[in-house]
Amino acid sequence: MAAAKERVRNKRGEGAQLRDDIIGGATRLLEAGTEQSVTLRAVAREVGISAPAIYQHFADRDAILFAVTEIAFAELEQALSDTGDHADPADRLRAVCVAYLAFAERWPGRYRIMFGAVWDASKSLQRAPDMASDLAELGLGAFRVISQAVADCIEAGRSTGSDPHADATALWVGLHGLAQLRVATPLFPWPPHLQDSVIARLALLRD
Amino acid sequence: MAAAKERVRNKRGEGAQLRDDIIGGATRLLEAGTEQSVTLRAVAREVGISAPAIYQHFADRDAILFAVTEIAFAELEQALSDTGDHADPADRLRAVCVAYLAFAERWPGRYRIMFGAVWDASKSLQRAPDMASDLAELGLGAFRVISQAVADCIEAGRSTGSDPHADATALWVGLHGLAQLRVATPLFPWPPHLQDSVIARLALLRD
DNA sequence: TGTACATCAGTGAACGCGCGTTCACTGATGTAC
DNA sequence: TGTACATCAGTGAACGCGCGTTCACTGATGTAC
Repeated sequence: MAAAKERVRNKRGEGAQLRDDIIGGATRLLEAGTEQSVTLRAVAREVGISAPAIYQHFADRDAILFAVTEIAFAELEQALSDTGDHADPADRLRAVCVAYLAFAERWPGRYRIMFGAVWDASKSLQRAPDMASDLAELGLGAFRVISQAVADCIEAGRSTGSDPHADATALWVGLHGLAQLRVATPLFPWPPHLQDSVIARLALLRD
Repeated sequence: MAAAKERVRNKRGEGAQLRDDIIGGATRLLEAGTEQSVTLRAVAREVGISAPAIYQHFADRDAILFAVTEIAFAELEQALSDTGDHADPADRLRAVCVAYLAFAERWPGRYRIMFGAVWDASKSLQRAPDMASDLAELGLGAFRVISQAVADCIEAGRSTGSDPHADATALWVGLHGLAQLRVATPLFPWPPHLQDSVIARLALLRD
């Protein structure tokens, strides 16, 4: 908890900087605890400002969490894209999957809020339709990276699949299961190489 | 919200009945809202008693949620077991998987707390080791039903797998992904027959 | 059979706490003249 | 160049609320004699 005790007031015209600090503080609290730890007042304490100062940048507490989720989705998409060059499309696909799982393992708080907030999508859809569909849009960005990698495998004959969208969806489902269950149930006797076989089976990789 | 307005005091010796009522009320609140909706006072209101009366049966609020989770795991195991007779072990396995997904879809609140509470297992392990390992034990009960169905498929030659535990784990991972993501992201363009192909691929079913 | 009494199954009032949010304000700083 | 002033980037105090939990209690009911 690196709470900035000696915060200096932003200069004139640089007030927007605080917005990023708030998102950063909220994200730190989220990773250190749970979604419930991210109260408006706790964020203010973490950032080193008074609680009302937050209202200059966010309409309410939910808006902070929404911004955190938005950025987390962008980070995931970036992580999936930054997986280097691979001659074999199957290697590339595996690298994307590894990056996905690594993101979920390194940032469980972010990952959980990304797919947990949307979990209540049926309720969110009634309350804040724009917010819910924005999140869906963000998720699609990350999904497209997986989808493209799957399509490349099929085209190169490295996968026996024929429907890239369906195969990518199946793979995503498996990745999500792996990502969440491994963190959730550490006491379970996980078999070795689980991740490789789940990926290979769902993406219909040869060999 | 069917709050019992006219609750009659239990007779002498039947005080334990209230324990079940409390668990039932908590479960109703959980399904109607989220884990956060299940406050000690809300449960008391739902059941039609005063808040302190709960302390006769539960040490604190967490103990209520633990009991709810315990029962939900038992219900899931029961649902997986009650899937009728099937001549073909592959049909039996598919029926078990369908029952798993149906449970998650019909009772999202329960499902979420079962695998969400344990999500923080690393934190729970420090705070309440007994509780965490009890939950892991309960989860194993349901898992064994899947595992046995997979083993039967392999033995009957309906699956090309060779490691029942590893295959059952892979399948469970896929089921969890399906269960959670479909509820979480209704806006996603889900391909048809996704469930069948995820099951067939992970369990290595022939045909 | 009648009655005193222990016990059971709760209740009602109160506590301190942290929360989200509102309101009126303050002091530094850049800008217009 | 000096100075009045508008604006920016916040602060401090206060509000009402629901929460978990504690405490002393109450009234019905079964039981012992």
